[in-house]
Amino acid sequence: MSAMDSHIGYRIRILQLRIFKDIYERMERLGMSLGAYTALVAIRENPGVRQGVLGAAMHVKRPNMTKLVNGLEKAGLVVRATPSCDKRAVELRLTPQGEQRIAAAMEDVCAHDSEIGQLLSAVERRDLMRLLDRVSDGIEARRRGDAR
Amino acid sequence: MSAMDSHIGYRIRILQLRIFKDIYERMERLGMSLGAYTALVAIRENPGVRQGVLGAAMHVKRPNMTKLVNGLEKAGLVVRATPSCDKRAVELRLTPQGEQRIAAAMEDVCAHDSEIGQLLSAVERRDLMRLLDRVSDGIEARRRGDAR
DNA sequence: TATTGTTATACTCTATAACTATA
DNA sequence: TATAGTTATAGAGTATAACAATA
Repeated sequence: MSAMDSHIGYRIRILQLRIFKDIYERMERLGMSLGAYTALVAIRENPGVRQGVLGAAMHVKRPNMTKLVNGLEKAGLVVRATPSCDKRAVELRLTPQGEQRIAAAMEDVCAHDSEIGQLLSAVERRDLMRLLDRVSDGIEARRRGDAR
Repeated sequence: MSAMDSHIGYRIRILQLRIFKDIYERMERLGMSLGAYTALVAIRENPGVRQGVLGAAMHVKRPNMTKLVNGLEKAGLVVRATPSCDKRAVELRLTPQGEQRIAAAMEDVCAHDSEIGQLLSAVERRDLMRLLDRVSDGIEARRRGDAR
């Protein structure tokens, strides 16, 4: 394993696994998968969002999006509606129960992230965000511009 | 999604996904899963490592470790051996073919990581590693010390 | 003909329980 | 009895192809 310690990708992987282990544990207690959480947050911020648009934003394939939304609907957290302008489409909105559940979940997740944030000073936090963005953007730019 | 942008955990998740999307593409061309790669690197550095010890290090459960090693064995990359001192145990070693495959794979992965590393200056790289470690260690410490 | 979403299906990863053979 | 590994199995998450309804 030591040969991998020097890899930035590996370090980031380890950190991400640790952070998400925490988050998954919280999600479990909230009775909600990470995918469900992400979807509910997005629907809350974009009421009436099309199922396909949400799936694209989440990088979830359409058939899998159907299953995810089915679960949310059965749990009474989300309702589907067909807009009259395009009867193929499906618009997603939170139910009152969905609003309540996601508000509680977000509070929990934000508290967790604040705890992580407090491991660093404000300056360090800003530096870390900046460095992560630099790497992230660089990878994207390389992917686009590179013939490979 | 915008509500999540400020979360360190979320940023790291995004970056990790981007880096590993690259790595997975390379793995695919090398005909090797990330788990297989990690195992082969570890066996190379620790010839004769016990299957259970490797599984613990990789955070892979025993039944899943069995399947992973089965695949490596069938591919002719790894051999299992039972030490005389404990006939329950299994020691893992690379075959010559395994040595060859993992050497090529590591070269490819290291080249990729160097490319990522070159997106930052030496000082920034050191800073990023330090900050990632700080957060990583802090999370671990909190997990251990917290009654939750 | 292209699209939005659904169904059916399969493959990978992961997780647990029950089993064997040793210790 | 405890441990190392295996088997069987089940659950997520993700991928593709074929389909229905609509545009």
